Amino acid sequence: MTKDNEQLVCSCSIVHEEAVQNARSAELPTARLLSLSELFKLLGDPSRLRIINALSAAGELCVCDLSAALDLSQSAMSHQLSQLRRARLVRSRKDGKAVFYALDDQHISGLLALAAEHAAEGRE
Amino acid sequence: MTKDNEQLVCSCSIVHEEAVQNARSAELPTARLLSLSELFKLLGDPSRLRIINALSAAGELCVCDLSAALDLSQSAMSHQLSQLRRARLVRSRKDGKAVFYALDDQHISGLLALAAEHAAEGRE
DNA sequence: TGAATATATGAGCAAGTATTCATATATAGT
DNA sequence: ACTATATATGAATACTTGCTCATATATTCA
Repeated sequence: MTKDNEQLVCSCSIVHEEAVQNARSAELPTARLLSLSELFKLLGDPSRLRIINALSAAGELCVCDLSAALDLSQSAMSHQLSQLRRARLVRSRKDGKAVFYALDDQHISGLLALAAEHAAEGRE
Repeated sequence: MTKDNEQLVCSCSIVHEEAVQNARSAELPTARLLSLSELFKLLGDPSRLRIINALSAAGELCVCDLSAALDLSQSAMSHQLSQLRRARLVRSRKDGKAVFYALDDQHISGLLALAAEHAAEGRE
Protein backbone atom coordinates (compact mmCIF):
# COMPACT_ATOMS: atom_id res chain seq x y z
CA MET A 1 0.00 0.00 0.00
CA THR A 2 1.86 3.02 1.35
CA LYS A 3 -0.15 5.43 -0.71
CA ASP A 4 0.61 9.05 -0.19
CA ASN A 5 -2.15 10.83 -1.99
CA GLU A 6 -2.99 12.19 1.42
CA GLN A 7 -1.75 15.67 2.17
CA LEU A 8 1.67 14.62 3.36
CA VAL A 9 1.70 16.45 6.62
CA CYS A 10 3.92 13.68 7.92
CA SER A 11 6.80 12.10 6.09
CA CYS A 12 5.95 8.53 6.97
CA SER A 13 4.18 6.10 4.71
CA ILE A 14 2.68 3.36 6.80
CA VAL A 15 -0.72 4.98 6.87
CA HIS A 16 -3.46 2.48 7.64
CA GLU A 17 -6.12 3.55 5.18
CA GLU A 18 -9.24 2.27 6.84
CA ALA A 19 -8.32 3.29 10.36
CA VAL A 20 -7.54 6.76 9.09
CA GLN A 21 -10.80 6.88 7.16
CA ASN A 22 -12.61 5.83 10.32
CA ALA A 23 -10.98 8.60 12.26
CA ARG A 24 -11.66 11.14 9.53
CA SER A 25 -15.32 10.34 9.17
CA ALA A 26 -15.76 10.50 12.93
CA GLU A 27 -14.43 14.06 13.08
CA LEU A 28 -16.62 16.41 15.05
CA PRO A 29 -18.05 19.44 13.24
CA THR A 30 -15.86 22.43 13.96
CA ALA A 31 -18.51 24.37 15.85
CA ARG A 32 -19.22 21.45 18.15
CA LEU A 33 -15.53 20.77 18.61
CA LEU A 34 -14.87 24.35 19.63
CA SER A 35 -17.78 24.62 22.04
CA LEU A 36 -16.75 21.32 23.63
CA SER A 37 -13.15 22.33 24.05
CA GLU A 38 -14.20 25.70 25.38
CA LEU A 39 -16.32 24.03 28.01
CA PHE A 40 -13.41 21.85 29.08
CA LYS A 41 -11.04 24.78 29.00
CA LEU A 42 -13.30 26.65 31.41
CA LEU A 43 -13.29 23.67 33.74
CA GLY A 44 -9.54 23.36 33.32
CA ASP A 45 -8.61 26.21 35.61
CA PRO A 46 -8.26 25.60 39.36
CA SER A 47 -9.89 28.90 40.31
CA ARG A 48 -12.91 28.30 38.14
CA LEU A 49 -13.20 24.72 39.34
CA ARG A 50 -13.21 25.97 42.91
CA ILE A 51 -15.92 28.47 42.05
CA ILE A 52 -18.07 25.80 40.47
CA ASN A 53 -17.48 23.46 43.36
CA ALA A 54 -18.39 26.18 45.85
CA LEU A 55 -21.60 27.01 44.01
CA SER A 56 -22.42 23.34 43.79
CA ALA A 57 -22.03 23.03 47.55
CA ALA A 58 -23.54 26.29 48.73
CA GLY A 59 -26.25 26.66 46.12
CA GLU A 60 -26.12 30.40 45.68
CA LEU A 61 -23.42 32.88 46.55
CA CYS A 62 -22.84 36.54 45.88
CA VAL A 63 -19.57 37.80 44.44
CA CYS A 64 -18.48 39.00 47.84
CA ASP A 65 -19.13 35.61 49.43
CA LEU A 66 -17.21 33.88 46.70
CA SER A 67 -14.29 36.24 47.04
CA ALA A 68 -14.17 35.69 50.77
CA ALA A 69 -14.63 31.93 50.60
CA LEU A 70 -12.05 31.32 47.90
CA ASP A 71 -9.56 34.04 48.76
CA LEU A 72 -9.69 35.60 45.35
CA SER A 73 -9.84 39.33 44.70
CA GLN A 74 -13.22 40.79 43.77
CA SER A 75 -11.90 41.77 40.38
CA ALA A 76 -10.47 38.37 39.60
CA MET A 77 -13.70 36.78 40.79
CA SER A 78 -15.82 39.00 38.57
CA HIS A 79 -13.65 38.25 35.56
CA GLN A 80 -13.96 34.52 36.12
CA LEU A 81 -17.68 34.70 36.75
CA SER A 82 -18.04 36.69 33.58
CA GLN A 83 -16.50 33.86 31.59
CA LEU A 84 -18.62 31.24 33.30
CA ARG A 85 -21.73 33.31 32.70
CA ARG A 86 -20.92 33.79 29.04
CA ALA A 87 -20.68 30.02 28.65
CA ARG A 88 -23.95 29.53 30.55
CA LEU A 89 -22.28 27.52 33.27
CA VAL A 90 -23.62 29.90 35.90
CA ARG A 91 -26.55 32.26 36.07
CA SER A 92 -26.74 35.50 38.01
CA ARG A 93 -29.54 37.11 39.96
CA LYS A 94 -29.34 40.67 41.10
CA ASP A 95 -30.61 41.55 44.54
CA GLY A 96 -30.00 45.12 45.61
CA LYS A 97 -26.32 45.84 45.39
CA ALA A 98 -25.40 42.19 45.43
CA VAL A 99 -25.36 39.75 42.53
CA PHE A 100 -25.94 36.11 43.37
CA TYR A 101 -24.50 33.35 41.27
CA ALA A 102 -25.56 29.74 40.94
CA LEU A 103 -24.84 26.84 38.64
CA ASP A 104 -26.98 27.00 35.54
CA ASP A 105 -26.47 23.50 34.27
CA GLN A 106 -27.33 20.23 35.92
CA HIS A 107 -24.82 18.39 33.75
CA ILE A 108 -21.83 20.15 35.27
CA SER A 109 -21.97 18.44 38.64
CA GLY A 110 -22.22 15.13 36.80
CA LEU A 111 -19.19 16.05 34.73
CA LEU A 112 -17.20 16.82 37.85
CA ALA A 113 -18.19 13.54 39.47
CA LEU A 114 -17.32 11.52 36.41
CA ALA A 115 -14.01 13.30 35.97
CA ALA A 116 -13.22 12.74 39.62
CA GLU A 117 -13.41 9.00 39.02
CA HIS A 118 -10.69 9.20 36.44
CA ALA A 119 -8.56 11.48 38.57
CA ALA A 120 -8.97 9.13 41.50
CA GLU A 121 -7.99 5.96 39.68
CA GLY A 122 -5.14 7.41 37.68
CA ARG A 123 -3.02 8.40 40.66
CA GLU A 124 -0.41 6.03 41.95
CA MET B 1 -23.80 41.07 61.05
CA THR B 2 -21.22 42.31 58.56
CA LYS B 3 -18.31 40.75 60.38
CA ASP B 4 -14.96 41.12 58.78
CA ASN B 5 -12.75 38.86 60.79
CA GLU B 6 -12.30 37.06 57.50
CA GLN B 7 -9.15 37.85 55.58
CA LEU B 8 -10.55 40.87 53.83
CA VAL B 9 -9.62 39.96 50.31
CA CYS B 10 -12.69 41.89 49.24
CA SER B 11 -13.77 45.22 50.58
CA CYS B 12 -17.43 44.37 50.93
CA SER B 13 -19.14 43.40 54.11
CA ILE B 14 -22.31 41.54 53.28
CA VAL B 15 -20.68 38.17 53.70
CA HIS B 16 -23.25 35.46 54.37
CA GLU B 17 -21.53 33.49 57.07
CA GLU B 18 -23.17 30.12 56.74
CA ALA B 19 -23.13 30.03 52.95
CA VAL B 20 -19.46 30.93 53.01
CA GLN B 21 -18.78 28.27 55.65
CA ASN B 22 -20.60 25.76 53.48
CA ALA B 23 -18.47 26.66 50.52
CA ARG B 24 -15.29 26.60 52.56
CA SER B 25 -15.89 23.20 54.09
CA ALA B 26 -16.73 21.75 50.68
CA GLU B 27 -13.37 22.80 49.24
CA LEU B 28 -11.60 20.04 47.37
CA PRO B 29 -8.20 18.94 48.65
CA THR B 30 -5.53 20.71 46.64
CA ALA B 31 -4.12 17.55 45.08
CA ARG B 32 -7.52 16.43 43.87
CA LEU B 33 -8.35 19.91 42.63
CA LEU B 34 -5.17 20.09 40.62
CA SER B 35 -5.49 16.67 39.06
CA LEU B 36 -9.09 17.41 38.16
CA SER B 37 -8.28 20.73 36.56
CA GLU B 38 -5.34 19.22 34.75
CA LEU B 39 -7.61 16.57 33.27
CA PHE B 40 -10.05 19.21 32.06
CA LYS B 41 -7.25 21.37 30.77
CA LEU B 42 -6.01 18.51 28.64
CA LEU B 43 -9.49 18.07 27.21
CA GLY B 44 -9.75 21.81 26.70
CA ASP B 45 -7.58 21.98 23.62
CA PRO B 46 -9.18 21.38 20.21
CA SER B 47 -6.23 19.40 18.87
CA ARG B 48 -6.20 17.06 21.84
CA LEU B 49 -9.95 16.68 21.74
CA ARG B 50 -9.69 15.67 18.09
CA ILE B 51 -7.01 13.15 18.95
CA ILE B 52 -9.12 11.63 21.69
CA ASN B 53 -12.16 11.59 19.47
CA ALA B 54 -10.20 9.91 16.68
CA LEU B 55 -8.86 7.25 19.03
CA SER B 56 -12.32 6.72 20.41
CA ALA B 57 -13.64 6.12 16.90
CA ALA B 58 -10.78 4.18 15.36
CA GLY B 59 -9.67 2.23 18.39
CA GLU B 60 -5.96 2.25 17.79
CA LEU B 61 -3.85 4.50 15.61
CA CYS B 62 -0.14 5.02 15.12
CA VAL B 63 1.38 8.48 15.26
CA CYS B 64 1.62 8.57 11.51
CA ASP B 65 -2.05 7.72 11.09
CA LEU B 66 -3.04 10.39 13.56
CA SER B 67 -0.90 12.99 11.85
CA ALA B 68 -2.44 12.15 8.51
CA ALA B 69 -6.00 11.97 9.77
CA LEU B 70 -5.91 15.19 11.75
CA ASP B 71 -3.56 17.22 9.57
CA LEU B 72 -1.16 17.88 12.37
CA SER B 73 2.62 17.72 12.02
CA GLN B 74 4.34 14.62 13.39
CA SER B 75 6.16 16.70 15.95
CA ALA B 76 3.07 18.48 17.19
CA MET B 77 1.29 15.15 17.36
CA SER B 78 4.06 13.56 19.40
CA HIS B 79 4.10 16.46 21.81
CA GLN B 80 0.37 16.24 22.37
CA LEU B 81 0.43 12.47 22.71
CA SER B 82 3.20 12.82 25.22
CA GLN B 83 0.98 14.97 27.42
CA LEU B 84 -1.97 12.63 27.06
CA ARG B 85 0.25 9.69 27.89
CA ARG B 86 1.68 11.38 30.97
CA ALA B 87 -1.85 11.90 32.25
CA ARG B 88 -2.77 8.31 31.47
CA LEU B 89 -5.47 9.31 29.05
CA VAL B 90 -3.86 7.21 26.34
CA ARG B 91 -1.57 4.22 26.34
CA SER B 92 1.03 3.36 23.73
CA ARG B 93 2.10 0.08 22.23
CA LYS B 94 5.23 -0.22 20.17
CA ASP B 95 5.18 -2.43 17.08
CA GLY B 96 8.32 -2.29 15.00
CA LYS B 97 8.98 1.28 14.03
CA ALA B 98 5.44 2.37 14.73
CA VAL B 99 3.87 3.28 18.05
CA PHE B 100 0.17 2.71 18.37
CA TYR B 101 -1.94 4.80 20.68
CA ALA B 102 -5.33 4.06 22.19
CA LEU B 103 -7.52 5.50 24.90
CA ASP B 104 -6.49 4.21 28.30
CA ASP B 105 -9.55 5.21 30.25
CA GLN B 106 -13.11 4.12 29.72
CA HIS B 107 -14.39 7.20 31.57
CA ILE B 108 -13.13 9.60 28.94
CA SER B 109 -15.63 8.68 26.26
CA GLY B 110 -18.35 9.08 28.86
CA LEU B 111 -17.01 12.49 29.78
CA LEU B 112 -17.09 13.59 26.15
CA ALA B 113 -20.65 12.37 25.74
CA LEU B 114 -21.83 14.11 28.88
CA ALA B 115 -20.06 17.32 27.97
CA ALA B 116 -21.56 17.19 24.51
CA GLU B 117 -25.00 17.34 26.08
CA HIS B 118 -24.18 20.62 27.73
CA ALA B 119 -22.59 22.02 24.61
CA ALA B 120 -25.61 20.99 22.57
CA GLU B 121 -28.21 22.57 24.84
CA GLY B 122 -26.33 25.73 25.59
CA ARG B 123 -26.21 26.97 22.02
CA GLU B 124 -28.87 29.31 20.79
C1' DT C 1 -27.77 65.09 46.05
C1' DG C 2 -23.72 62.98 47.94
C1' DA C 3 -21.20 59.19 50.02
C1' DA C 4 -20.51 54.39 50.50
C1' DT C 5 -20.93 49.80 48.83
C1' DA C 6 -21.09 45.88 45.33
C1' DT C 7 -20.01 44.50 41.01
C1' DA C 8 -18.21 44.90 36.18
C1' DT C 9 -14.73 45.84 32.90
C1' DG C 10 -10.69 47.65 30.01
C1' DA C 11 -5.63 47.84 29.95
C1' DG C 12 -1.29 45.89 31.02
C1' DC C 13 1.77 42.36 32.60
C1' DA C 14 3.65 37.93 33.85
C1' DA C 15 3.19 33.18 33.27
C1' DG C 16 1.78 29.35 30.56
C1' DT C 17 1.30 26.79 26.12
C1' DA C 18 0.81 24.90 21.23
C1' DT C 19 3.35 24.85 17.38
C1' DT C 20 7.62 24.72 14.55
C1' DC C 21 12.41 23.66 13.78
C1' DA C 22 16.28 21.01 14.55
C1' DT C 23 17.93 16.98 16.16
C1' DA C 24 18.12 12.56 18.78
C1' DT C 25 16.79 7.68 19.28
C1' DA C 26 15.20 3.34 17.62
C1' DT C 27 13.97 -0.10 14.31
C1' DA C 28 13.98 -2.35 9.64
C1' DG C 29 15.89 -3.39 5.35
C1' DT C 30 19.87 -3.76 2.17
C1' DA D 1 27.63 -0.84 8.53
C1' DC D 2 24.68 2.24 6.13
C1' DT D 3 20.28 4.18 4.82
C1' DA D 4 15.60 5.08 5.41
C1' DT D 5 11.73 5.36 8.35
C1' DA D 6 8.93 6.30 12.70
C1' DT D 7 8.76 8.58 16.80
C1' DA D 8 10.48 11.56 20.67
C1' DT D 9 12.20 15.72 22.52
C1' DG D 10 14.70 20.28 23.64
C1' DA D 11 14.72 25.12 22.26
C1' DA D 12 12.59 29.13 20.41
C1' DT D 13 8.53 31.68 19.24
C1' DA D 14 3.91 33.41 18.80
C1' DC D 15 -0.18 33.34 21.11
C1' DT D 16 -3.21 32.83 24.98
C1' DT D 17 -4.66 33.75 29.66
C1' DG D 18 -5.31 34.81 34.72
C1' DC D 19 -4.33 38.29 37.65
C1' DT D 20 -3.82 43.22 39.22
C1' DC D 21 -4.74 48.03 38.93
C1' DA D 22 -7.59 51.67 37.81
C1' DT D 23 -11.97 53.01 36.85
C1' DA D 24 -16.93 52.75 35.55
C1' DT D 25 -21.70 51.52 36.68
C1' DA D 26 -25.41 50.62 39.82
C1' DT D 27 -27.72 50.57 44.16
C1' DT D 28 -28.58 51.92 48.96
C1' DC D 29 -28.58 55.10 52.65
C1' DA D 30 -28.16 59.56 54.87
